[in-house]
This record gives sequence, structure tokens and C-alpha cells, in this order.
Amino acid sequence: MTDFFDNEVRYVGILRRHMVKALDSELSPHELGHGSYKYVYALLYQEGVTQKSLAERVGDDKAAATRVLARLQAQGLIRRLPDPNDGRATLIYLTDEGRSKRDIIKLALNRASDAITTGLTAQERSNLRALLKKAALPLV
Amino acid sequence: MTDFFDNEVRYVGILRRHMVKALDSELSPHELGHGSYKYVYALLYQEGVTQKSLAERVGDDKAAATRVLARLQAQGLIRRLPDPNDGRATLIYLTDEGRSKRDIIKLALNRASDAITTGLTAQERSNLRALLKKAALPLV
DNA sequence: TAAAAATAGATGATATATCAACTATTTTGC
DNA sequence: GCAAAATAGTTGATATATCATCTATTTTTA
Repeated sequence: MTDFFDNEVRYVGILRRHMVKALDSELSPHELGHGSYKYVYALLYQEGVTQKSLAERVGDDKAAATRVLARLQAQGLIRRLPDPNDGRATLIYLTDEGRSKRDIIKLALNRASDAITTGLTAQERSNLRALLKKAALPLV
Repeated sequence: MTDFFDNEVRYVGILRRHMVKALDSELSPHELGHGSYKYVYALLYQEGVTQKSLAERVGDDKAAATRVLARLQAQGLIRRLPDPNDGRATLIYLTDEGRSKRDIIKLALNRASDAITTGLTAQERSNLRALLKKAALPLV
């Protein structure tokens, strides 16, 4: 491969594409996609949060959250209840079926992690994760 | 930010999102987007290549290439000519207007690189780039 | 406390991205 | 040299993603 485009912008794009493919191939048999599993995963950590706060946690904007959550609700994985303290807000809860996706999601994440680091040693992989974290978290 | 999702899958997603935003904000005033600048950039390196080979260079599939190239042609940035040696293929060339985007694209790439590495020292940034390259290139 | 500003969510428009199916050609292998 | 397989490109379907705008509420503030 020629090096006409040796730039982290390119490499991040490549990794993201393969990561999405790995996530989808693990998740799609279970009615989840790379855009929706994050919401279930965040809800496993804390339920009863607003769409806005959920969107921030997963790194989407609220318009994306509206659409993903509508589908998750139609699939029976979440419930949306009006916030009794704020007439504008909706609080999101997992259903039992949503909660049952936990292991599937963790496996998919591990597979996706592996898929984008197959060329690295354990040490390199650990370094990469630390650098990615340091670069990414200030942007959240 | 809680650490419920400490995984390179998440960090790559975050970096990619900010990178896309930086690219779009630089490129959109010039009729380019984060999905199309790559094609012009690859053509600056070599013209007269098929859509298929161009798609591979930029890391898209051929269906994506068809749509991006149709728009670039409509914008007058590229020309598509039948391959005289293969009736199935189309060869892609830049127009002068396409070629004139060179500096804009290089600047956008630099801005996007900076945007996703602002939290890093020069040394860390160099390490990150090397690790990303080692992880990403085997996947191409 | 009434008007103004901010906020949560939904929706329409647009762009990107992937997969499968289809057409038209070219290549292969017998 | 012909049938089968492979290939280049297009198109339709679907999912993701972002922005701008809209409605309904809540909060601010003068």
C-alpha cells in the first residue's frame, strides 16, 4: 500500500470501519446494531435517565438518540416513561429482554476490540488503548 | 465521566466523530465533505484509475464510490471516461477545478489531525500515529 | 409574576455507509 | 470458441449520523 495518505485521520477511519463491521456481525443476529448497542450498554450501568443524558453518555446527539430509542422501544428492549419532575423529559428503562442482551454486548465489544488490534502485541495494544483514551476523553 | 465503557471501541468512535466534524467544518465551505475529499486526495496522487481501485485506496466499497463520484462529477471536480481496454470499467480524472482543492484538503487534514490529538504531547501523538498505523494497515 | 431564554424531545433534510441483487462485459477453463 | 465464472459499475433497501427547525415545557430574570 502506498503511503500517499499517512495520517491518523485515515487510520482512525479504517479502524472504525472494521470495528463497525465486527460489531454488526456479532450484534445483528440479536436485533442490535452498532448504533444501538451502546444505549443498552449504558442503561445496564444506570437506568431511569433522560434521553439527553443517555445521548451524552454514548456520544450521540439527541436527534440520533430519539431515533435509536424509538427502535429499541419498538423491539421491546426499553421502556420510555414521562419524567414526573419535568414535563419535557422522558426517562429510559431497560426491559428484561433488554437486560438479557448484556452478555451478547460484552462479547461483541471484545470481538470488536480484538478485530482492530490483531496486528499488535499485548504491550502495544495496551499502549494504544491508553493513548486513545487520553486523546478521546477530553473531547467528550 | 464514569468509566463504564473503557474500551478502544469507544475511543475510536469518539475520535472518528470529532475528526469528521473537523473535516466537515473545513471542507463544507468548499463543496466537499468527509466522504468525498478522500477521492480527490487519492486522485492527486494518481489519476486515470478505475472506480474500483479508487474505492480500495480510500477504503470504501464500490457502491459508495459510485455515489460519491457521481456527485463529484456533477460538481465538476472529476471526469469519468470509459476505459478503452475494458468495457466494464470507468477511469477517473481530476478537472482543473478538482486539482485546485489540493491546499484546502491538506489544510483540512491537518486541522482534523490536530482536533483529535489536542490532549497529547508531541511524543504521545507520534506514538499514537505509529500504533494506529500498525493496527490499521493490516486491515486494508 | 409575566416575558424572554433555555431545554427536552421530535421531525425533515441531507450525507454517509453497507449489503444484496442486477446488468453488461471480460476472463477462464474445458 | 463457448459456457461458466468472475468482475465493474449501478441501484434499491436499510441504518447511521448531523444539522436546523419546531413544539411543549421549564427556568430565568427584570
